[in-house]
Amino acid sequence: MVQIDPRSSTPIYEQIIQQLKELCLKGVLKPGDKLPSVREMATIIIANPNTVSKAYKELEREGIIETLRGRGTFVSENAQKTLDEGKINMIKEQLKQVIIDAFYAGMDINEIHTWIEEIKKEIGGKGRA
Amino acid sequence: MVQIDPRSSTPIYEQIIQQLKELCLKGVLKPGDKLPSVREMATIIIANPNTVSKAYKELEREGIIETLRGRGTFVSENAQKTLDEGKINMIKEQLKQVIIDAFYAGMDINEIHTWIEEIKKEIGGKGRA
Amino acid sequence: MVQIDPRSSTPIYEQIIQQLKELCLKGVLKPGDKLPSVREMATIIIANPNTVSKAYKELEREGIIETLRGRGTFVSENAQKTLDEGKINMIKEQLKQVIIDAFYAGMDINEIHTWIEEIKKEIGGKGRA
Amino acid sequence: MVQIDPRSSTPIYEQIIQQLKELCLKGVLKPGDKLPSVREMATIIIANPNTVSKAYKELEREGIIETLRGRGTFVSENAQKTLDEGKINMIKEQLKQVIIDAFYAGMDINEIHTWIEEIKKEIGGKGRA
DNA sequence: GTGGTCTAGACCACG
DNA sequence: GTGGTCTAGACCACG
Repeated sequence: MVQIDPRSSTPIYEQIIQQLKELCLKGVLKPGDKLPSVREMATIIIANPNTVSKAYKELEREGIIETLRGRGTFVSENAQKTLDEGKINMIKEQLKQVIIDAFYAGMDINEIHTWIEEIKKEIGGKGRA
Repeated sequence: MVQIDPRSSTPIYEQIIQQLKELCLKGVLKPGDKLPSVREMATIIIANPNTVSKAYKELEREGIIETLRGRGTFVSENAQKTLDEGKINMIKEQLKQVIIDAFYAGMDINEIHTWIEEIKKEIGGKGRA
Repeated sequence: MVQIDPRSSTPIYEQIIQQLKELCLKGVLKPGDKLPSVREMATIIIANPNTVSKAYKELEREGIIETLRGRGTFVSENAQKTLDEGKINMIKEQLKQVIIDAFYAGMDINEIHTWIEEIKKEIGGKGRA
Repeated sequence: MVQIDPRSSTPIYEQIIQQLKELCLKGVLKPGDKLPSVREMATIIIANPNTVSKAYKELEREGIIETLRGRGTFVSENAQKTLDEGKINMIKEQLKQVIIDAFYAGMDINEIHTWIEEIKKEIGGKGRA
């Protein structure tokens, strides 16, 4: 389910976080679903257990998954909206940078809007639009 | 002109790159404009010349600025569209990740479209849309 | 394996690049082979790790080697042909300059063809001819 | 006659040397021909006189041009063959590097032989073949 | 242990 | 003065 690219410049733990978030938004992973244990996941994706653990902890900190002692790790029931202003500004800043790079790559603004619609479709009705 | 935040997790050289790209798109920096020398810029932003040099070299590699022997560093005349497919896919992937984070931060798709229009206005008609 | 001449006017990082390229073409280094880490290589050739790192990064940019997160640096599977027109013109220009120098050094055209055949044999059937 | 590219990574004095050598081999510049003075040349190609001077001195050292006190600088009568073994080895080494780069750029050995024939034709019968 | 970032500082080629 | 190369050394993120 999770696909790691060891050649990517994106850290492995970050790739895990991004892909699990995407799977949750898409609804492939539903609230209550059990995730593989840290060790299982490490075996599946061929990574260091510490790396998987780091990803799980971050996702837990964001309230996307939760660990029930002795039972395992599960997708949270309510992936609550954060609405942290600092975070929103950070995301806007990131968005600006991506768009600047997109312009330099030859894209225009309409293509970007179209892409976003495609992404929206891809991750589906689970996005809280 | 360039504002560095040494506490940011974004590397200083990356901050320089991003801000110079933005200034070029906005038209604050125009083709042919002379950039401060590596040493001058280092003094201005209080950073090491090596760090500035790294940023300048990357911008030169991307064709955004160019060094004229003995005369200094200048904004390139034609920051030509690259249209590198690999790069475009990378940017789409980045865009997807930002949007996923935006959803988790409580944004909806319409807000994102609005943001993009704001960013478009901010970086102005110089964006090659 | 790599021999650095610190007295040469060719920068050390450039010598590393040239020799690793040659070893790859000769087949001494094969796709998948692990390179010494930056620190190891620096110790071996008695140079600064930063200098080795610069060479490795350039080779990675050219697609000749690649870094696998946490595993090290390896010779790429497919050192794909670039076929970048600008690059080819640059190489032709360099070739012209070398040949001009060869003429001034007393060589004739046939000797040059012979040399090239010798170089071809030296770097062997791995050259994608 | 001489065309300088200030954007090139090749030093300007080196560009002057290379182009004057080429013009001599092609026969555009013939033995006895007068070269522009350092200052004239600097004005023509828009360069620093020191830079032109450096190029002229190097060409003089190689016996390709000579300065007659009070009369000016002229193309030498006998562009004598050097046959310096150290130099020949250096040229062979340079040739090898160019060919390695050519292979990586997707060329094969026959194309290289063809290029060399083209270069030979371009610089003409003056090459001592 | 591995590479990435950064600083401080030196020396040099070039113009 | 300008950028290019190199060293020494520090700290950190990642695995």
